[in-house]
Amino acid sequence: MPSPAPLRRPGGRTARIRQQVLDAVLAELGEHGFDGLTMEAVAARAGVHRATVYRRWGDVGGLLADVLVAAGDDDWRPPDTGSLIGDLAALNQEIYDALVAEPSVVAALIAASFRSAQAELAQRRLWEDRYERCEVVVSRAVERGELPPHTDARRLLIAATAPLYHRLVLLHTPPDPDLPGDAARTAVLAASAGAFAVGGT
Amino acid sequence: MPSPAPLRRPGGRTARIRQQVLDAVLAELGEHGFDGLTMEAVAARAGVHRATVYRRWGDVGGLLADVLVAAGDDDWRPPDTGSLIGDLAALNQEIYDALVAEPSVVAALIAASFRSAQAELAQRRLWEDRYERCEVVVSRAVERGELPPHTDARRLLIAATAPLYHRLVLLHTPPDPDLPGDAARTAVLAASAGAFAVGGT
DNA sequence: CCGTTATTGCGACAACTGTTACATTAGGAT
DNA sequence: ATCCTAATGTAACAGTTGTCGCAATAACGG
Repeated sequence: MPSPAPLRRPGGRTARIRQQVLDAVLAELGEHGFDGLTMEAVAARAGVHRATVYRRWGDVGGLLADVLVAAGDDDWRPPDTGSLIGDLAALNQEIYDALVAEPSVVAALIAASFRSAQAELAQRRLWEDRYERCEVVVSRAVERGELPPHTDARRLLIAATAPLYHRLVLLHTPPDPDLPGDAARTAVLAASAGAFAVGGT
Repeated sequence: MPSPAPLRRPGGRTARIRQQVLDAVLAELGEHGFDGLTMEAVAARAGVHRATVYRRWGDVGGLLADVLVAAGDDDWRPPDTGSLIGDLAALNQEIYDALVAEPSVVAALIAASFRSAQAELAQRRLWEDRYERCEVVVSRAVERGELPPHTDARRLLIAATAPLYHRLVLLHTPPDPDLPGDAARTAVLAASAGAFAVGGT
C-alpha cells in the first residue's frame, strides 16, 4: 500500500488566504517599500491573524520568496522587433521602466534577496528563468546573420542589461532615458566585434 | 564676538570610542554578515553601552554610513599596467576578489544600502569617488592613442565593471575566474568600436 | 450528511528593541 | 588645580516581535 497521500488541504480557504496575503504583500510593498514590509501589517491588511502568517511563511523573506514564485508563473516572452538592437533596446526599456517605478517592486524584491536566503534562492531561480527565455533573442539574431554562430547568449544578454541594474539599483544614479538604448547599442557593438565568441571558432 | 565654537569634544574618549565601535562593526560584519549586525552586539564587542551607540549613530544604517565615510579616507588609486585592457582587468580583479571574499564586507555594505537612506547616501558618495579616481585609466588610454578622444570615461568604466556586480551581487552566480578578464575585454572591444564616443565626433 | 483532522483564530507569553531620565566620567579652557 | 559641561554609563520603561497551547473552523474522504 502506497503512502496514503500527505493529507494536505490546499483547496478553498487555504488557497484564498494565500492569495489575500500575497496581494497584501504587493500592496504594502507598493505603498511603503521594502522597509515598511512588516509581518504585522501584511496580516492586518490580508485580514488574517499574525500567527497564521508566521506559521506558513516564517518571516518576511518567506513572503517575498512566495511572491517571487508566483511571479514566475506567467507567459512573459522577450520582445521580437526583427533586429537584435531593437530586441535588446526594448528589453532594456522594460527593465528600465520596472526599476524607475516609484516605488519599485522589483527594487524591493532585489533588496529582499539580501536579507533572506529563501528570497535569494527564489530570486535566483526567477532570474535564471528570465535570462533563459531571453536567449531566443540571440539565436534569432544568429539565424538572421547579425551575429556569428557560437555566440555566448548569456554573456551577451548580461553585458546588455548589467549597466542598467548597476546604475539604477547599485549606484542609484538619477534615471537617464538614454540608458536602455545606449546599453543595448554597446552590447551589440561588442558582439559584432566578436566579444562573446565561444569555442575556438 | 564670533560664536564661541560649537563646544564639541571630538578628542580623547570620543574618538577612541568611535574607533572601537567602527572596528566592532567590521568585525561583526566579517563574522556574521550583514544580517547578524545588531546594535546590541556591536556595543558589546566595542565595550560600550547600547545607549551610546543609539545616541551617536541612531541605527544600523548610521553605523554602516560612518564605516563607509571612514572607508573613503584612503589613498587608493586604480592600477597602472601600461595598457587599457591591463588596467581594466586588474581593476576588475580587485572588485572580484572583494566580492567573492567569504563573507564579503563589500557585499554586506551593498546590502546595507538598501535598508538605510543614510548608508545609501554614503555608499553613493563612495562609489562616485571611486569611479572618479578611475577616470584617469581612460584618459591615459586616450593619451596612448588606444582610444579615440571624446570617449565617455564613466560609461566605459561602468560597462567594464557592471557585469561583475550583476553576476556576483544580484544574480549570485558561482564565481568564475575568467569573469574579470572577460568583462574587461568586452568593454575594450566596445570602446574600440566607438561605443562610448561622446559628442558629434 | 458525518467524522476526521489540517488549518486558522485567539490570547497570553518571553524576548528583543529602542527611548528616556538621571547619575557619573572625563575633555577642554581658565 | 579647578570648573563647566559634553559625552558616556546605568537602569527602568513602553512598544514590538515572534512563539506557543488551546479552541474553533472548515476541507476532504467516506
